[in-house]
Amino acid sequence: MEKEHNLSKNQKIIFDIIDKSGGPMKAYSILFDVQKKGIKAPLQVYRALDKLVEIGKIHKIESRNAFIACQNSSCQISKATAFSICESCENVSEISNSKLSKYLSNFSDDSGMKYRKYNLEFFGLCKKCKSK
Amino acid sequence: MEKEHNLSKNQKIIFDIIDKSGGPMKAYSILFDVQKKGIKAPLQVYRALDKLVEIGKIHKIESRNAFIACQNSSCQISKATAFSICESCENVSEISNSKLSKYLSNFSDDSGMKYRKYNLEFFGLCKKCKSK
DNA sequence: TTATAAATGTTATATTATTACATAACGTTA
DNA sequence: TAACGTTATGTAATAATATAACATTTATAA
Ligand SMILES: [Zn+2]
Ligand SMILES: [Zn+2]
Ligand SMILES: [Zn+2]
Ligand SMILES: [Zn+2]
Repeated sequence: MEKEHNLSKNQKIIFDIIDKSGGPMKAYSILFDVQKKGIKAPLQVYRALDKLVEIGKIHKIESRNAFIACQNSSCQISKATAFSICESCENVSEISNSKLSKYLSNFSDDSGMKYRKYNLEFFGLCKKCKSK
Repeated sequence: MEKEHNLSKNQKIIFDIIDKSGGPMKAYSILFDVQKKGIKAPLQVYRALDKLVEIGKIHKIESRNAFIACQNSSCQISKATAFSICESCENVSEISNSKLSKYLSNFSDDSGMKYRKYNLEFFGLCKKCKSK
């Protein structure tokens, strides 16, 4: 059973706007959209984002400085994330491929490093953009 | 045979400082260090960084907004990068594991996406930090 | 040589993210 | 309930990262 996280007011507002958008959103674009709901300062947004990332409800797309709702209800620990990013239309989707995640979660080499977490970003052209 | 890239003056200065540092460097820390060599503006640094990334002499560590010299002389195209990052001492090293890179370069799924490039970042504790 | 592309210099500005400090709400348990 | 610790909020200021716009110079090559 997964742990239930009761989101606070700001966390809910910010999660909902990202989730509804269906794609990655940038912090200041979120800020702009939630001004009408009383969230006026960047820090309010960043604090909610930090928490949401921590509990796995959203992920940060590092190469884009953007945040996307988790599309994979089972990955609430956020320790194994993979995304595909279209370099043309900037569409992003979360890859949920159990072979891939097994392969990467079990990866180890002779560096002596203990791997705890990974983030993988694939870049290319999505179906639509390929056929243009 | 690999293509020879004749670095320009600024590109050489900036590559050398990153390469000598042996680890990831941030843009403004590079800027600070190269002021004595006449490079005074952020844009001069970012332009050199962009070029160096493009030709694969350095890579960007996305989760750290930092740049590291390529530790793998064969990856001058920069289309398949993997790093291990110690969350304690922030040591970064480039993973060069042919099985891993083959696996990821050949990865495909039913999304219809044509994957051209990837970047993978592993996080954990390095040997030294583990034993503390 | 002359054209073209690549690199540089400079100023200003945009974008992304954090520090610092004060206050309020919440959950636990004495 | 009262007291306590933890989490969340509000607000202002500022730090850190990155790009736009424009003028000029240098390298490459037809
Ligand atoms: Zn997820
Ligand atoms: Zn696309
Ligand atoms: Zn490399
Ligand atoms: Zn370490």
